[in-house]
Amino acid sequence: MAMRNSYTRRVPAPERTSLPAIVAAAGDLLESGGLAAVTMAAVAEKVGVRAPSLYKRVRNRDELLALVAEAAVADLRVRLAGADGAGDACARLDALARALREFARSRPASYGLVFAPDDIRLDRTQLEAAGAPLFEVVAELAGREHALEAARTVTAWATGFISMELNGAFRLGGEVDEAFAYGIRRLASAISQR
Amino acid sequence: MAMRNSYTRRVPAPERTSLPAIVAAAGDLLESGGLAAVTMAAVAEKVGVRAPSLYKRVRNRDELLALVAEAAVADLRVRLAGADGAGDACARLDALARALREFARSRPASYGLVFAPDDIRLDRTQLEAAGAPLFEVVAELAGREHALEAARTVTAWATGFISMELNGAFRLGGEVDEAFAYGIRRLASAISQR
DNA sequence: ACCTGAACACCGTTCAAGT
DNA sequence: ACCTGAACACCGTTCAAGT
Repeated sequence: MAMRNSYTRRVPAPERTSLPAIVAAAGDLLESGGLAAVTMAAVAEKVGVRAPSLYKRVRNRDELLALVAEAAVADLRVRLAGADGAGDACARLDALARALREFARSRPASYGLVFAPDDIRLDRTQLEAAGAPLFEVVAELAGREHALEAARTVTAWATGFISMELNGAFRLGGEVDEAFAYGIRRLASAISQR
Repeated sequence: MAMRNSYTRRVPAPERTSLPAIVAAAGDLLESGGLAAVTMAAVAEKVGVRAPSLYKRVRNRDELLALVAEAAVADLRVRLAGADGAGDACARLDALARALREFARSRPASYGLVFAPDDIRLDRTQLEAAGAPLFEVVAELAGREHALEAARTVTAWATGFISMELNGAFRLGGEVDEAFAYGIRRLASAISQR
C-alpha cells in the first residue's frame, strides 16, 4: 500500500511528447502530403506516441489543424515585420507583398489553411496583427480616411493572386513574376491619393 | 436455360438514378453541410440507391467533387454571359464583378471548390471560358497588349475579395458592399490606359 | 447491365486499464 | 498524470452474387 503510493507519486507521468512537437509534426505532414495526410495516427507516429495520446494535448483533429494555421500566421507575422523597413511607401509595399508571396511558396498548404480554410475556425486577430505593417504602408499611400478600404483592396489582390498561382491558374502565358510586379505597381498607384 | 436467357435479356438493368442526379445531390449536400457532408452514402441515399452503385457512374469521391465543381463553373459561365452587355467598359466590368460575387454568395461552398480547391483537379479550360467576357472588357480598358496581365490583376482582386468575405475576414468595419465598389472602381482606373 | 450486401482497410475518438 | 490496446462508429471502395 505505502509502496504503491510512493511508486505512483514517483513515476506519475513520463511525458514523451509536447504540444509544439505535435503541431510541428502536423505541419510537416500537411506540407508533404496535403490535408489528407494529417492523420492522428501519422502525427502520433511522428512524435513517437500512439494516436489516443494526442487527445491529452489537443481536443480533436480540427483544433490541431487550427493550431497549425496559427503557427503559420505567427511565422508570417515575423516575415512581414522583417520585410518592412527601407525605402518609400511604394518600395515598402512591394517588399511586403513579396514577403507574403515567399511565405506562400515556402509553405503552400499552410498558406491555404490560413487564407482558404475549409471548416477550420481560426483566430482572425492574429492574422490582423500580422498584417499591421501592410496596413500602415497602405495608410501612408491612400491616406488615413481610406486606409481600411485600400488595405482590403491590396490584401484581396495579393491573396487572390497567390492562391491563383498556387492553384496553377497561370499555366499558360508565363512571366508570373512580371504579372505580380505589374499588379503591385497598378495597385499602389490605384490607391494613392491624387 | 432458354427461359433464363430470355429473362436475362428482358430485365438487364433498371436504372434507378443518373449522373446528373448524383452530381446535383452532391452539390446540395456540399452547400448544406460542407465538404464533410458529401459522403458517398449520403449522396446515394439522396438519389435512392446504395453507396456502391455510385461507382457505376463515378470513379470515386474526388471525381464526383470535380464534377460538382464543373457544374458550378458551367453555372458561373451562364451568369457572367448574362450579366455582360450594356454600358461602357467600366459599367460592364462592374456588372461582371457583381455577378461573380452573387454567384459566390448563392453557392459559397461550390465557389470555394472552384477557386480554392483542396486536392481536386479541375479542368481550367472551362473556367477560362467562363471568364471570357471579363477578359474582353478588361482588354478594352487596358489595351490588347496588357489584356492578360490586367485580367489577372482584376481576377485576383475579385476572387481574393470574395473569398475574404466568405471567410469572414470583414467582420469588423462594415460596408462590405462599399468596399467592393471602391475596389472595382480603383481597379478599373488602375488598369485603364492613360 | 445495374444494384446490393458483405467485407476490407482505414479513419477519428473514447475509455478502462496500465505504470 | 500520461500512455496504451481495445473497441466503436463511420468512412471510401471492392466484389461476388442477385435480378
